[in-house]
Amino acid sequence: MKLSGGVEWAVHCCVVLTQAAEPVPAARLAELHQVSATYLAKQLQLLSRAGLVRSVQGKSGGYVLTRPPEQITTLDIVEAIEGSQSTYVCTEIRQRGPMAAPPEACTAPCAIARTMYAADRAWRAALREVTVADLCRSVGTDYDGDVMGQVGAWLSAAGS
Amino acid sequence: MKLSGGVEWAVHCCVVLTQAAEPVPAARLAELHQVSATYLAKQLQLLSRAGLVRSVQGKSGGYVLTRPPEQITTLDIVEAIEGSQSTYVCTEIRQRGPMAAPPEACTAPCAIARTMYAADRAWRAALREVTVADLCRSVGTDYDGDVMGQVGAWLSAAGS
DNA sequence: CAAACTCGGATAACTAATGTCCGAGATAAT
DNA sequence: ATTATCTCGGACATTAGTTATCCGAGTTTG
Repeated sequence: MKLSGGVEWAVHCCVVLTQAAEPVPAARLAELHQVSATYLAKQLQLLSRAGLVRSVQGKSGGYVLTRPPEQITTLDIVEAIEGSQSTYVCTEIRQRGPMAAPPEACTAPCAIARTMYAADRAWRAALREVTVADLCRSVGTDYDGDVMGQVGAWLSAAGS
Repeated sequence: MKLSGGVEWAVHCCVVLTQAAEPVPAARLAELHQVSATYLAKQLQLLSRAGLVRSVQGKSGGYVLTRPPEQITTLDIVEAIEGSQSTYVCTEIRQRGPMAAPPEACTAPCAIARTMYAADRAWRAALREVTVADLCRSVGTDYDGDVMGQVGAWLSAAGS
């Protein structure tokens, strides 16, 4: 029950991408965070498949957000990386063994599954409440100086 | 981000153990659910380490709940199997790379980590709300007949 | 006192996540 | 228009975690 490490990278990338008007290559994002460029590319591909970012190919290509940051929730990012399937999978063991429940009595999920699904929904609901715009705002107030602006300037700068 | 399959088995075992006054061997619980006996034993060991069940050795030994079912939450069981560590681990990538934040500015977790931790707490809070006693009650109302009583009788019965 | 049955930790097989590579495609400059 | 360069995209090794298993230590019962 551990969240993929790539989720952290992906959320950070979405936050910094709000400060870039032009496409940012994956290699540059990797340099900014000092992480494996090839593996980060994999995460960005997932974001692209989910429609959160748009990939631009060619000489001055890279990744751009497709929506305004107010319309991107952390849940969107997490589900893009981890998938939208529930964290709990019920194997219906109540229908097995000598005390097996008859299939016609198992149309609805059992009490245990209902509890797990409810917890899963609560987790997702909490993530849905926070948008990328909220995260940017928090970053602005957490530190002194215009950190977001500085990052944006660094992304636009040419060489390293 | 998938919950260990053993969690399902462990919760089911705790529910049925409420119906057994005497110790129940792991092999019998495995037979009831038609799952691997040796692997289920591993889950029960984890429950034992967490103090949720008490193991009794010897000829008529087995496992017994240590507390009344009202005092065992599903969170207790999940944490016994999966561990109590957070689902999100922050690697502090904000302190790395050319735009690294100074360590003295990173005493508190960043906005992204705070969001993830909050979601984690919401998930755990939902699980903490449901006790094993609640699950037993739900099982009683979900099906016709005294299912819980029948399972208890089967556990006490001698042969297969 | 002995035998049988129990749990407990140490040990393999397998799956999924992690990390890496090179080719297809598009853009920009020539 | 062409060429060269830079981009992403999917296919390929490697590592860690989960799943499954076995045999020895300890205890109760007859």
